[in-house]
Amino acid sequence: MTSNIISKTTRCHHNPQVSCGDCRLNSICLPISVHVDELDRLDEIIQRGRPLHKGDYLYHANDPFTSVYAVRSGTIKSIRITNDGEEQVTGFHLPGEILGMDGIAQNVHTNSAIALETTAVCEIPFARMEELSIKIPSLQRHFFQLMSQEITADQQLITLLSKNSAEERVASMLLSISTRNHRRQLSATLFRLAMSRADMGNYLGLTVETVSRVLSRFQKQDILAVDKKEIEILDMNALKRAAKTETC
Amino acid sequence: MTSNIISKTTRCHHNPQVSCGDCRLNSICLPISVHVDELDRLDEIIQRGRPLHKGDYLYHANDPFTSVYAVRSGTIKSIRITNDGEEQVTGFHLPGEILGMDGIAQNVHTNSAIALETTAVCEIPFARMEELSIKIPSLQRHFFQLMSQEITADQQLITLLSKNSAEERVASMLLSISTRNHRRQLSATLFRLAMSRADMGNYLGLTVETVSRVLSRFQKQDILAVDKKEIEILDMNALKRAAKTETC
DNA sequence: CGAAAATTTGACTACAATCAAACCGAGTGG
DNA sequence: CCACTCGGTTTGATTGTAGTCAAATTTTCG
Repeated sequence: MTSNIISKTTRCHHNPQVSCGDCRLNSICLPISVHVDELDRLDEIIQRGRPLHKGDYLYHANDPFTSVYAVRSGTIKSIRITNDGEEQVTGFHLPGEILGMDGIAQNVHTNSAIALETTAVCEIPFARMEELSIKIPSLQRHFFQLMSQEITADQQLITLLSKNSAEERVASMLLSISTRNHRRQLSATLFRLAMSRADMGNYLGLTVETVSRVLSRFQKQDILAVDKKEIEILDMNALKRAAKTETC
Repeated sequence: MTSNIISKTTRCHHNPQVSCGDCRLNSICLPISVHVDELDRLDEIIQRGRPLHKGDYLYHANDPFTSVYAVRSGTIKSIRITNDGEEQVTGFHLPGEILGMDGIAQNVHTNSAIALETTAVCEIPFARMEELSIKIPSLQRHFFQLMSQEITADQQLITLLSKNSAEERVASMLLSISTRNHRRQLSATLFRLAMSRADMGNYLGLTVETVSRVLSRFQKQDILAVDKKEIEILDMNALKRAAKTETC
């Protein structure tokens, strides 16, 4: 079993030895109500592999589904392949967030998951998690909630795609990332986008050119300072007004 | 407890007495692996109210979440209210399908659910279902699968909205309804749409006018015969070609 | 039947897509 | 160290699809 001495003395989340109890992200990815003794049982089933590098696949669409994953550092994008072979970005996953739950229905992943930068994940074997859920009801509940969150997030994106202009979509996405950064104690106003303009556009149902133009416009209006992937939000209220939608 | 004598002799799904074991839809809404003795326990927790009429709300957004619902007859639409007060249709629910799972995350419904015609539902109190899941692992698994299905369906809609033209979206939606009808032994080529053109457009991210124009065009090309809400698919292959996407 | 709602059709417009080209920064190799 | 390519990004000019506005027509239902 993972040594608590090691894990308590390290803070780097690339380090595969950090156990759930000591993970700085556990308030995001774990149910509050899991108790200390139960944490050990959870720790036992979670696997922490070596980090993925930029471009590495965590899993491919059509791979048999065995596990869901928690991001501990870095960024993952999820994509579906459309019939005509194009890719559709269905989500970006930041530290503390869970991905892979689309595979449960058919026991096969419907998305592929790709690291956008050096990324470390915890693998949670789903069958073992299911067994454990039977013994720890709060864990069962937590997984229901995680999946429900994914549903509401997807529905928010549906609304965004269906009702909002290019500017509103880009603004909403930046606010979403800002909020999620803030939740893990990072700056809400200054951050680095891990994804390319193409990925942003793909996710938002826009072309690269449109994303670029919108960012330029926001810069010209002194709402943002954009330096390639570095984004600084200069006028948060203006950005919120531009988004016309709650933060995702 | 519900009498099996009554339920075995009736076939009408508006009838609130039909138990799960005798419901013609149980292969769609229940896990195969729930056994007969377990079915009774499920039946005990499921509540079958009187039918909803057209326009009735099954629940409102922001209502406390207590239950998920299975449609037994009729059609329900789910909507979210956007910040600017517009509604976004997030789904149509046909007999055998489950709705309401968006409420689990926050213990509050994020969608409203409205009957599009006279509709009967089974109410499944979620807390009791959770308890029962601990005793019947296949039920737990089934609920995970239902939620995962909802996720993949939402992601398919995201892809449709983000990548497909008006014609492709309308064609895909008709194919989806066709497939779901066929699954419950109804005609895949001749059916009645319960929703208005406005609802279709709202769901597909299009205006009413565009939906109407696309339907007219399909009619002119002898792909469809449209008589107000009655749709007949005259050329299924052409419709599939027009959709450029798998059936949802 | 008559009023209100829903649908269809037409003319015009606007927003984002497309096509095209320039630009930038990071590497690589001469 | 420079010249080079190669991705990714930005900017510009033009086009096309679906949105908007408007009006006619059909359907629904009280």
